Amino acid sequence: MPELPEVETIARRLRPALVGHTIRSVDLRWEKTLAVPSPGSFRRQLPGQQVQEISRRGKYLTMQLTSHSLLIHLRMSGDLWIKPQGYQPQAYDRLILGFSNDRVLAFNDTRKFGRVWFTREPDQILKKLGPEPLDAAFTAGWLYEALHSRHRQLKPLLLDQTFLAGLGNIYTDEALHLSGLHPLRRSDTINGEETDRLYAAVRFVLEEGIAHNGSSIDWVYRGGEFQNYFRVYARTGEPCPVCGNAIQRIVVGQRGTHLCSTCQLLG
DNA sequence: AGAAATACCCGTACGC
DNA sequence: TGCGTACGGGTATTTC
Repeated sequence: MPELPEVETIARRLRPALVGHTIRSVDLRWEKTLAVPSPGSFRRQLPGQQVQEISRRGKYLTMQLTSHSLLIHLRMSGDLWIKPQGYQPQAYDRLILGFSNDRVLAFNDTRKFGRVWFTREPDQILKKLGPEPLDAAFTAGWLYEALHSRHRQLKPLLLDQTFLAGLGNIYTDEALHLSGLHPLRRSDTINGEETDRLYAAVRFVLEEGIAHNGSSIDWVYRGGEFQNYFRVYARTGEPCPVCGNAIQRIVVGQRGTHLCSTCQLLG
């Protein structure tokens, strides 16, 4: 499940390969829901567009082209790869772009959840997102006010992309454990010291994820090593790295949630 | 009105 | 072996 660190890693992988080069061919292999506004717009308007810049906003990969932007959301099972000319499409490849430098960009997505937007107005799609957790605008003071302006369970709130952009299930569980906060705690009960811990933990786990090139979870995303450093995620029954008690798995907001019930007290 | 629950999309893994 | 179901991110919709 590509979250902020995985998308950041992909952006860094794509940038040196594609910036300054021009799209030559479009092979759209899944038409039903992938291309917004339409498969036809991709086929007609993508060829000839030069890549000016590749970046990221939340979990969206953003590619600034000559006249438009391409926004790519990998959702759960998407991945992006740079391949050489002559690349033979693989199973679950949904979109393959050929470039003027003979590089190929392959968008592979087993579950077909991913979306790609071709638009002149990327901000219309991105404006709903909350702040970037690694930007200077995200401060402990802002977080305290934001937590107290709502009455939400911590975990669903942190997963809400309009609250804060980029956290998914893995990094949310890791950040809550690192800060010693229970996922069911109400946001407006978090005091100043707890806010400071949460703030530091969110930034720390994201930086840590990026430093390890993201997490590789079974078939979903490949290339990172952060899965070897999980403290609680996907470690149900294993000892908590802090206190040694068994990691528990509960369901919060319909999401599997991993925690240490002695380090993360609800009371 | 705001919070929470539900449905949906889809393929894979797993338990019975 | 084969079937049913949980899983997961995010949006849209419904319920509380």
